[in-house]
Amino acid sequence: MNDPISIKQSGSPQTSCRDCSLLDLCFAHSVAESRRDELDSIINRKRPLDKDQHLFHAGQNLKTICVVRSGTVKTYQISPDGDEMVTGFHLPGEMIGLDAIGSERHPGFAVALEDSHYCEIPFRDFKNMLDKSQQLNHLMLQLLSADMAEMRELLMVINRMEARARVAVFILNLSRRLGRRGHDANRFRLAMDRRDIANYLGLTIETVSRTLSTMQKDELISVHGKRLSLENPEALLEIAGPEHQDLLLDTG
Amino acid sequence: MNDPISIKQSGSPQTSCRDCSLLDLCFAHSVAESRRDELDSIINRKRPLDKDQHLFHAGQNLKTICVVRSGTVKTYQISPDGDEMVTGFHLPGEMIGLDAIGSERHPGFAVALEDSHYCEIPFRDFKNMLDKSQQLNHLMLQLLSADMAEMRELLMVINRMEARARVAVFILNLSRRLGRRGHDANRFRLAMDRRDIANYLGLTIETVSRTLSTMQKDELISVHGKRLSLENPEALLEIAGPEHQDLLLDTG
DNA sequence: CGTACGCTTGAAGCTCATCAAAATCTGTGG
DNA sequence: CCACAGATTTTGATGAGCTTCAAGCGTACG
Repeated sequence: MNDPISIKQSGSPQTSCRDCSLLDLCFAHSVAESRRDELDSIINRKRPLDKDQHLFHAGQNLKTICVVRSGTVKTYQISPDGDEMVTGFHLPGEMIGLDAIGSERHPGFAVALEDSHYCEIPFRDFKNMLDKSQQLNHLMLQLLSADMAEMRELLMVINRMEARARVAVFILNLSRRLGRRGHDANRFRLAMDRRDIANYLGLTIETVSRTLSTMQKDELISVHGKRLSLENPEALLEIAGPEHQDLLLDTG
Repeated sequence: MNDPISIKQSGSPQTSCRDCSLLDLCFAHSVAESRRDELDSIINRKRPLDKDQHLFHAGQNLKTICVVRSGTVKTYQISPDGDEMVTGFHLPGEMIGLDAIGSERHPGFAVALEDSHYCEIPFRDFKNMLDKSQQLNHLMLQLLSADMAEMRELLMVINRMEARARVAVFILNLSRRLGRRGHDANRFRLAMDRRDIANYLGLTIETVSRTLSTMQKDELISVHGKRLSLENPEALLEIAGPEHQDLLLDTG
């Protein structure tokens, strides 16, 4: 029986990038073949991370750049007055910690929402590689620049939408990203709780819950706790604003 | 009589970076001295730009990276459904167009809000410099990474605040940035109209206008059209949330 | 099997958007 | 220098949508 519960992805602990099933979703895919072997040799494939364990903490020096290999990772910041702000949910193949490259210090936290695996690239070695490869430099600039453009669009757009549209965007974005990773895009488990979703979308728990309920009543989705199926993705897209289709692809 | 109206800054058309009064606000300041001469030689110091003239358009190939030299430049995007979204206001010394480095294509527009000057760095030459200078590469990564971290914080924070706090943040941020550029931080002219402010803050014109009026009634500021003075910056900071003091510095 | 936590649902209040109209500013031509 | 037209800004009234506060429900886990 196909288990829709766990967001797992292969890539066994001791594999190399070459054999990793995530390669074409991973930034390593864009690294020239010769360099990739080098990358391969400096990457640490870490032991599994338990739910609620942190990858890094805010303020910590940037020692490694992380790539999610399985599970789901939440990044968040604590504002000076103590409020948590969820900045993203990261799926296998996604890089975390790029925003620390400038200051070499993590501005936020990263925590596993479920048992997860990840790869670490020691920043020192990575810098050495950067020094030697102009191509890699350019790749990093591209990644950062793309991240920036995309995040801006996401935030600018989402924050002007009403609750229903925000939730629709959230669901569709997650659905596509999971779909790309070999899951059923129309039936999956939410790794995050309502509180995290609400926080991420800039809404309250109650509003998220009500919105999901309404969407279920309207037969757009069905929800039972963390289990979610999309019953009418086209209608969801209509609510999310079909003009933002690009946002609902594989990023965020 | 000291004219608080025009946001001008010296840096006469034919000067070099070395003599530019903006140098310590400009990214060129962080470029090693030897490289700076090279930079100096590839920079085009453009003729003045009239109000409402564009520096570049969305979709256009990235030919040059721009640095504002005087005046104020607005960047904005047109969402697929035709709405304008103001993404930033840029003062002398600030770089525009970094978010195009990834795709080498501008995601948005840049337009002068008043008569302005700017410098252009041809992207092709700049890439050559990048190829030769590891230090410059690292500087660019830093700039992008810092931009990203900051923009995220700004957006995440602002979009959760109520109208009064958003407007306070806007005013204080502008005030500090102008202050750094040798203006009176407590008395200046807004280069942008209410529509742009509202759009930037994710509010309506009416709400911005009402908020400014209320703030005036409360003797926090005084406004006469585009003329603005801060009568009680401490109280404004209290409204903006003193915990976000870092946001109100020289960025955004 | 029961307790605790997360989720859902309900009712009231508040902020901001919307619609509408008056006031003010800007620039132009007489 | 003044008068006028168009644009921008201010102000007012109303309503929608979200938050807040407050219970209830369900599910997971000891």
